[in-house]
Amino acid sequence: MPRVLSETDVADFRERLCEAAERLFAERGPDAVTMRQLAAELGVSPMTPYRYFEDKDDILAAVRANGFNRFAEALETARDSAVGARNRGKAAGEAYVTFALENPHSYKLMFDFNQPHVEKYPELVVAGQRAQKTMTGYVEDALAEGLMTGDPGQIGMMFWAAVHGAVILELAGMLPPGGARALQGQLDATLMRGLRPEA
Amino acid sequence: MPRVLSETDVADFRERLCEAAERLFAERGPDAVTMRQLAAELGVSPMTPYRYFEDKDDILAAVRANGFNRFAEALETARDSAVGARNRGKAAGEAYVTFALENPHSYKLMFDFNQPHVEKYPELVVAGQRAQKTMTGYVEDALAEGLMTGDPGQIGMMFWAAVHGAVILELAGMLPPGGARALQGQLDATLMRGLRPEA
DNA sequence: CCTTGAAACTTACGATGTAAATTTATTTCG
DNA sequence: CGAAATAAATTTACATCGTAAGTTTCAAGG
Repeated sequence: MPRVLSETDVADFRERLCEAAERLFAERGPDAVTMRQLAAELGVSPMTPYRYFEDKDDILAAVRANGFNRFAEALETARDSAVGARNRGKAAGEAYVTFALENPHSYKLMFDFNQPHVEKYPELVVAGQRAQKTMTGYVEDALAEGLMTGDPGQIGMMFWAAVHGAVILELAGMLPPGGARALQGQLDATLMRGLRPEA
Repeated sequence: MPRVLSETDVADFRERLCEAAERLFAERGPDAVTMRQLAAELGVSPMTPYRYFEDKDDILAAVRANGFNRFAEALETARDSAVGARNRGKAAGEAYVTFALENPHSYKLMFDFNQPHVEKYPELVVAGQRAQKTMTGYVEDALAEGLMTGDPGQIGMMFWAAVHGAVILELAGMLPPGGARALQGQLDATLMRGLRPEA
């Protein structure tokens, strides 16, 4: 009987390839990275990665899912480090901007909507939903504390749309460096004011 | 002496190729469209487009600039069709969402930040700034009318970030179809409320 | 009616993603 | 302890891409 790959062998290889892909994608963009380069980076022949990934899109999806999970982790950590709905919201918003500006390539990759058939990669969908949940979850606490009134889902979406928009404007070079943080803070404050229950 | 292309000949060819490119890009995405297909669409040989465009990126930049200009036109039309700063703002916001949802592929192409070296295509930059100006211009009127207080540039950015964020969430499939319009309306109303001068 | 030279076409090349064929290497059994 | 068996890895091969280089075409002066 031949040698058969253990589950950890497979996981190891996938992880090493994802690491290399993340780095190369960040340096030159996914289209400019070839399967041959990725294989060479791991010191294997050009076709070996195909044992571990369906195709190039599959690798891209794995890298994106990784990004979403690291992102969700950063948000969760920030949220858990503060007390009170208002402070948790602020911390999560700031962590959002920080992550996006410190990992612009990952962020761009994650939210690049021209990526093919997301629905084919359930792991990616799950990772995205995890990030979404963290982003909007604290709104329910804020509602419970009487800081605002309205539908928690809709309000969460509003905050999400606002942060994302701020980040995009900076990444597109339409804000001064670091401007997204200020813009996000202003959006957050203004939305909170606008959502305040009538006195 | 040989036949020489007139300026209108060149402009005509460029326009016809842009039209074809816009259609094919929208159907299958820019990466899935080849120079050979574009040439075949116009009934010329594969290398002929290179007489009129530097390379494929140059075509993509032209299509994006077209998109920004059509976009700016739609916003300007909407804005000019209403009276009063508040109504103009509302009309522009709605037109923004309408354009994005009716031309999702153009919109994605325009705001695809993974596109290479924008700065190499001045026409594209100019078209983008035209759209930006229309998007945020009416804020100055609103300030003049006393509807809000603050820095017009910063406030304009807030509204822009909010609409864009709402659109992106829908295009990424994270909102029910048409949800961006409702979300944008809510963002607009909430921001206006939050920016209201103290009574 | 030639000559001229820009415009269009044809050919050609290196690179890509990946299918298919081949080699390598490890494990179990006779 | 070989030798068969077969998963994993490599090598080869191919269609297709963007586009550089070479070739042909054909309308406008002389």
